Amino acid sequence: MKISDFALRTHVSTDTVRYYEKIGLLPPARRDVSGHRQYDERDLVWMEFLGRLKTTGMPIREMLTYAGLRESGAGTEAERCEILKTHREQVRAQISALSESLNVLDTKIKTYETGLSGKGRPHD
Amino acid sequence: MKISDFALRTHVSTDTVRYYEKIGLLPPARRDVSGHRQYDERDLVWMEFLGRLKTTGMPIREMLTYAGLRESGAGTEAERCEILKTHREQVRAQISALSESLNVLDTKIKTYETGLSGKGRPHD
DNA sequence: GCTTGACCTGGAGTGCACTCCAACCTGTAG
DNA sequence: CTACAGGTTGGAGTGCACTCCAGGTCAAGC
Repeated sequence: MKISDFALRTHVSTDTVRYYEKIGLLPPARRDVSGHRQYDERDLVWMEFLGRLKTTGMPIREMLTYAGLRESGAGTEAERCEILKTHREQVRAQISALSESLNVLDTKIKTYETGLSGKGRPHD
Repeated sequence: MKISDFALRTHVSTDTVRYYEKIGLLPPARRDVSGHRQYDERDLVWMEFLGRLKTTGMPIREMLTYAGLRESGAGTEAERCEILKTHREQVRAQISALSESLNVLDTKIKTYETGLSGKGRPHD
């Protein structure tokens, strides 16, 4: 598949795909006869996983470490697993922090709603 | 309280406090005789709430809208409440997206662990 | 044969949220 | 009286993750 299809399917721009290749998040793409990048299922899976790491807040710097280990192939599994386990803890922490903030928001919204219909005192 | 105490208590730098004032997230601080900024409980509460909005992913641009309404005082409660309600939905969406990614991570970690002790095939 | 559209490259520019800096002022301790 | 630890200002610089652009190549359709 060509870069535009790949970009479309992974919900990023073609610029981002090339950027990821440039910095080493994506391995150098195979090229067709005219030098255009070619992508397959495996690339798609990898890119989608990078998307996961990104939406869960992993900085590119760390994704690069993981990507580097992947490039190195077999023998790096334990290290990769460690990275994921550490990251998983951070995701868990994020979720609980967000849940706590959600409660605060709920409370504040309730204050507003009570204040709006009833006669609350001014607040923020 | 002075800016350094205020910064310490709200877990930001003094530079950030001045920056927030400059852009309008914090109202212009009262000053003591020698021109130093003075903060009180109310400032603390507001700053902490800004921290909530920030950690839940609200961009400064939108916090500014909210801060502006707060400055305008009474009569803007309905609007402020709307902003919070919209934001609350985004926080909920974030939490569920993170939870989904957490599952993916769990699965992947399990794959690694099985592959490590047993004899799985290579993967990412 | 020519236009069109999608791709290519290297490099410059953007937006966000700070962060740092030089140069200055001021109240207090030794 | 002086050193020093804090504060003040305006403005420049940083790191991140893209995003855009000019100038070029190439295959397909009219």
